[in-house]
Amino acid sequence: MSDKFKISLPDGSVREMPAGSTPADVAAAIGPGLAKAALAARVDGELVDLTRPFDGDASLALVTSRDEADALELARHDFAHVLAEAVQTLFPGTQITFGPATDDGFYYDVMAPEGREPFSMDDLPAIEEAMRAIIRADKPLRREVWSRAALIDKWTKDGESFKAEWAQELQVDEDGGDELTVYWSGNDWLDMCRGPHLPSTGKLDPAAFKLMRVAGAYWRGDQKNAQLTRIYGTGWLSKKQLDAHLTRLEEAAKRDHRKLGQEMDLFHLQSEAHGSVFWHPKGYLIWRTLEAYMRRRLDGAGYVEVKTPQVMDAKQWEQSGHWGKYRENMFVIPDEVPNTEDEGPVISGEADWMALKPMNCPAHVLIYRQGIKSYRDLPLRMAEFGCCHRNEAHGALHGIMRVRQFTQDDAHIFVRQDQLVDEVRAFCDLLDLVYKDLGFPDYAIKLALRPEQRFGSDEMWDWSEASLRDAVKATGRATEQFGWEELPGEGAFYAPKLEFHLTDAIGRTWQCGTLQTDTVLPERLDASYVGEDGERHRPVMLHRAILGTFERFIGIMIEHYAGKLPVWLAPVQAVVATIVSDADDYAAEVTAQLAAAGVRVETDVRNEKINYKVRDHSLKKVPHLLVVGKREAEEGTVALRTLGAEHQKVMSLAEAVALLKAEATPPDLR
RNA sequence: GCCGCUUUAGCUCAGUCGGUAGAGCACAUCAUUCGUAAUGAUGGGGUCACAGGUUCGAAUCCUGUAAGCGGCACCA
Repeated sequence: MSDKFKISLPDGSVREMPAGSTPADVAAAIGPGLAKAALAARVDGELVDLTRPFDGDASLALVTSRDEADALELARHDFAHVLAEAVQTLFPGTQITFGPATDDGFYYDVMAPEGREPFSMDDLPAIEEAMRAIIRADKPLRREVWSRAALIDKWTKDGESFKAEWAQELQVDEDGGDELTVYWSGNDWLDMCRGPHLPSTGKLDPAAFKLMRVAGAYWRGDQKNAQLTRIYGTGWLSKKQLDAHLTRLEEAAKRDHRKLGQEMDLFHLQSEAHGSVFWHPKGYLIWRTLEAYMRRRLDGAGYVEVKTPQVMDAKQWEQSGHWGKYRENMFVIPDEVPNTEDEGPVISGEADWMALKPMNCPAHVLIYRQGIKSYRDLPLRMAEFGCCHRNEAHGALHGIMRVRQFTQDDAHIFVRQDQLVDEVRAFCDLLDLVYKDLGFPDYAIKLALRPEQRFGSDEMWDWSEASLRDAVKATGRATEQFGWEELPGEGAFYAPKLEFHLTDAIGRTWQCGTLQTDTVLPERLDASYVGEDGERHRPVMLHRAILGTFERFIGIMIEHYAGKLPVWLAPVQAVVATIVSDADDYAAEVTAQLAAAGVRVETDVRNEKINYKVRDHSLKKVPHLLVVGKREAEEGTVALRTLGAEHQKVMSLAEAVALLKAEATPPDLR
């Protein structure tokens, strides 16, 4: 091996460095400014410490705060270490476990000392202060390589049972090497970590992080394991970035569908029916508008609509496999007349069970099975706005996004194998149309592949996965622009699954659409068709949804639009507001004309100032306010004030009616 | 389901050392007829989540239950 290494830099130049030198040496050789600014290095594309010696010729790019993604990742990871050290300094006996960087910060899972309560929000200010002290001390982060045995010994001696367990089991590389990397940081504080890290804690901005909350988390994410305290922080490169992030959080909170749902009088939830939504008239108007739109789209795409029973005998669910696989999420009902005597239990406990449907698919197969199906009947696209109940864990419930009673825009398409690709393509096209109409032009498509636990033969999986992949490719959407990626092991136990993740106005993604190929249920419920050859064949069943559920999708739309729904979806599309009571009659006429044109309109003739009315309806996110005073009444005009616009526009009543009518028309009817 | 926190008027929230509950908005009535984000006055409204306990006395302290919130796990 040569005693000089050739280090090529991003600008194309090559430097000769003596063996044993590090990226930090290169930075110093280039200039003191860069030496100071350097945070880490990319050596042959891999992010490493500045102090990691080269092991041969290499390409080098020094990472500075300008390389924001890398710099943030490094800083957040360092913050996590500093957090853990601070907690252990303040609360000796705390055990540390694991603390990675996250999308906007970092967390560390810790176990409070024996006999002490888990950490709480009240502990955070002191921990933050201790973290700042560690950062200001500006001690280097030093990498060392230890043998597994030595590290296990160290953790065991320190009473770090989680770390010891992890050091025991951690697979370092493919060939199961026995050397683990550790980092010293702060005040001689050691953590096991693959790195890389910043050269010293002084590179962190002590004003650029904030501890946000504490939460429970399981050791290694398993419910059976010990419950740890997870301390979450958000961390950035500068206070300015932190403040911007905190502002973004405030903005997101303002969009919260639970808050807007109450303010706009759309729905409510209450403990007596927790997990089920009480839709108020205005909220249900959104639902009805969305449902009518979806029904038109499905009609146009060749679907037939059905309605199936809410409750079926447990025997049916046993046959479909749900009783075995899904029972813990099902609401079951005894099939008996309740005892009406004062004495004795209401239910004997000896009756047969029935269950509320958690899914629509078995019932759809039961409809399919009525009568003999020919290959000519396929594809058969059977849709249902199916109301399902799932007994979700209490802690999983969230506003109207995650509920126990919900309605899916569900459909099952029964196809012959040779029709599958075309049907998948047609579905992708329909979904694309719907998402664009609803204001979500950006979405990603993922293919979730076979999980370890699964039904069916490998041949069937090969075929199903390839069919989905081919179909998406045929639509031209299996591209980076659509975030196309394949997710090994994430499929359902009976089928691979296409997932459609839409992106909302503030960059969050939501999985809504789904399409699964299922060969298991047709088998279990004995669905068949007679082929050209006169023999019976199994159809393939596609489970598919575009919105997912109305509850969740409406919640997403409320947050996406911050309550300011497009006019066609807004429950109240216009309010006619009077300035003086002399204009009341004219307001009634304006309202009548708008209503006749199909606009959802209300009249506000309350004895309030126009300022009050403007504010009131603006806060309720009414898209159009038609203000009428004496002048408008005399001239037959309206002053149209559109939500979010600076100024009102005066126009003739006929003009306003035409304008609002056009905007109130759903996109598929324009 | 698990961990932590929370629960006071329709809504948002105060309520000190345990002494029997308050504001703003909303609502009602009256006055005001007003030109683009809150007109004024007056009034009604609370089993302090629920059930126990401690105490002469509990919104306040303790125990339990429920729901909500933030996570975890789960998931549409």
